[in-house]
Amino acid sequence: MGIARSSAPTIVDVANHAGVSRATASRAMGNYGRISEDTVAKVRKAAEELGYRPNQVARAMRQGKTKTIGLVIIADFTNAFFDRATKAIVDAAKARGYQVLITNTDEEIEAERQAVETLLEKQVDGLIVVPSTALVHDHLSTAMTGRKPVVLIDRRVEGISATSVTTDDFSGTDAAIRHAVSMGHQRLGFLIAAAGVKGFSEDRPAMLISSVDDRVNGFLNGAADLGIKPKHQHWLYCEDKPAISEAAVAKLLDTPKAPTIIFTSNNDMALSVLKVAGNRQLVIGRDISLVTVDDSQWAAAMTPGITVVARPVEELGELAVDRLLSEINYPGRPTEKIILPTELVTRGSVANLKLRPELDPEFKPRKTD
Amino acid sequence: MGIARSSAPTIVDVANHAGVSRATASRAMGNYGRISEDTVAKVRKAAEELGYRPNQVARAMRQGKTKTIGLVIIADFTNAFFDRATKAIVDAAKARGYQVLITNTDEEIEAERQAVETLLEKQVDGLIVVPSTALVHDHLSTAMTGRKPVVLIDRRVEGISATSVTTDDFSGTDAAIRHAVSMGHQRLGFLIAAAGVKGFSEDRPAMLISSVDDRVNGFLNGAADLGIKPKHQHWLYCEDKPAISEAAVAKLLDTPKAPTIIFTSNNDMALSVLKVAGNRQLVIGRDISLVTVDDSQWAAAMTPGITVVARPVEELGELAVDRLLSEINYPGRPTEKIILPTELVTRGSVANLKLRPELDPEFKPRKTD
DNA sequence: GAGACTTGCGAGAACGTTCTCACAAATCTT
DNA sequence: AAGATTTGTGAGAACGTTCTCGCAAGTCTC
Repeated sequence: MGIARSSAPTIVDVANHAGVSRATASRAMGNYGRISEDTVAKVRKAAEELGYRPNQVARAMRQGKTKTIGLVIIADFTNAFFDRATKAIVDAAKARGYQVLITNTDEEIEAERQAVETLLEKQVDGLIVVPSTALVHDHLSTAMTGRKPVVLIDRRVEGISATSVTTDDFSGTDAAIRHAVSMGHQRLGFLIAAAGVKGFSEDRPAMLISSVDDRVNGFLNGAADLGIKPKHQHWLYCEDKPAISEAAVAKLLDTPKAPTIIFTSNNDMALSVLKVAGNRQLVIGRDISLVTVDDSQWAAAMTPGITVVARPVEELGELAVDRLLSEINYPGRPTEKIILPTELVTRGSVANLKLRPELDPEFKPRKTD
Repeated sequence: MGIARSSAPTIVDVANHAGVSRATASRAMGNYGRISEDTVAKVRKAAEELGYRPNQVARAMRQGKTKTIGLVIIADFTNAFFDRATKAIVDAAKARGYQVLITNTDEEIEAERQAVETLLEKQVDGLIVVPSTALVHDHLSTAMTGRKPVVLIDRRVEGISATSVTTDDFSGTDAAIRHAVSMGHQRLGFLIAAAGVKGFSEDRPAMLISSVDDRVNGFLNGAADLGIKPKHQHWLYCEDKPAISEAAVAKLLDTPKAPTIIFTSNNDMALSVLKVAGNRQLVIGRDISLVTVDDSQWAAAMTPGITVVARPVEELGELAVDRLLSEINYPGRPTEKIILPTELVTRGSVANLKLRPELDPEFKPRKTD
């Protein structure tokens, strides 16, 4: 039973109740220094009786370590990355004795800068950041010169020595293209979510975040290798808003010699394809094909299932925590650019035009038996 | 330009550099007490030059307020609630000058207890909790007697005076039943995710969390009102794991006089219906109907769209933050059980058996024209 | 122009820990 | 059995703030 007090008991109360000094009580509770078994038991009992709860703020103040890491992330609409990564990071941190302070930037650099500043003021031991742009990184450099390790996830930033954990989106998209072409597709649509673009446009923006850039390059690589003519490629860089991406999908479908397949760079874009196709009574995997980056429960559960470039998001989050804690606890460790493999998961959303060429609206039969 | 130093500058450094006392520097930075304009400018300039960043841990120590709230939440598989609520809470907190420490319980009471303890040690100013069970609440009471307000979301807990923000799932489910019956459905399946159940079972578990309980009661109420016979109700309480819920769906579909529609209590269950239906070549909204609780991007984008009981999750999160901060800043405010309205969003996943009775496999035509 | 306010600032305590140091008692060496 | 070491403990400083006082100088009142 606790003893009635006006405020929460401190280590001093425990010490008094156990009849020892503050320092001894602290040692007993913290399992450090030289202390006898008997004293530990006595102090622990006193702490129990008083309902003592150690004040980690005071502890952090003295030790200069908060056992807290900051997470600066982008909570997008469909949260394909956000929820999985957040969960993985929170769980991994907890398993290692750390807590996570989370902030959302909504992909805005000013919010990101502000978030980093706030987290540094709160004295987090390190930061995991999904950078909203590759262009600005002074706030991250600031953190690092202040001896706060930074680990970037999902996207790399040039000109900064921070460890990054990303996925091999180049190979993933490349594999997706090869799969599509092997299924007989020749006219390839590509819907690319790009921050900073207003509306949608065929022109490549000045700067893409690295993961999207990798996807673009993977696409180009696959297409070039397989001899797909550029004029058979329909690209649209698109603002990440449902109304706009839906208009972009409509535009792709309405072009002459429209693509038979649309690749989308994220789930928001993929859902817009689903929606517009549905409105037009086009069946996915038959009238129009679809491949997107990032797996999800619904992509697997739908009929047909959506073929996706799956990224190991949980592994990525856990690895980011591991690396960050390693840099926190062993300062000066060399940083590293880690790239995790992706995997093409084929389901039913890509029509096989080789088996059923008539599914291509441009198909002209040569002969009839 | 910062001046080279071994460690981060403190308010003392700023004071020295500005030629004032520690107290004055603090006043200048914190905008409080009596201080002249000139001095403020001088100190601010000094702080700027040194790259001073206030240490919020020290501040929290002195003031007894961390400006941090703890979030104890359940990150489920499809994260229908987790991601939206988390984002809303994080954003709302930030807008009000608070940060969020997040922990995940995976629906385990021991993890929840541990999480609350850890957050209290970290001296959060209050807690937002998705309680994993209605049975245990001593850890929440502990927090509240320690003058840390607690706001429950998504689920209520009896026997505790904490404010709760939940949704009117009773009415939502009731409305869903009425909709289904108005479309001609009479044999109603209900797949209920229930923590604590192993596998799946027709027997109601001893304790359901309040939100699920409300859904069950809403279902019963609607069915009773409309005269649906209990033997035409097919209920299955189900562990929340894909393999198990898929087996449960199969069981529902394989019963004699199988339901024409399946209600699911969450998105995990709904996805299992989608998956099993797809495997059996059953088309949603034609061969089998579906209504689930919780809206999502994919439910809206699919063809047909899934009819859902939509809950205002973002509003719920924001309101929870508002209430919590109000209780933090004005202690002793009366607590309240807030219930937000739900909305039935009808899309295409419920077949109209009145227009097309032949879609019911049990349909026996009386006459033929 | 003398007393009563007001203004601006500094000294020092306080928040709850942990850490360093010193020291007495106990135990080990030879 | 005397010195050397080990063991257990306590006193006090330190972490970086903010807050309460007190006081000197300035400003007002009549």
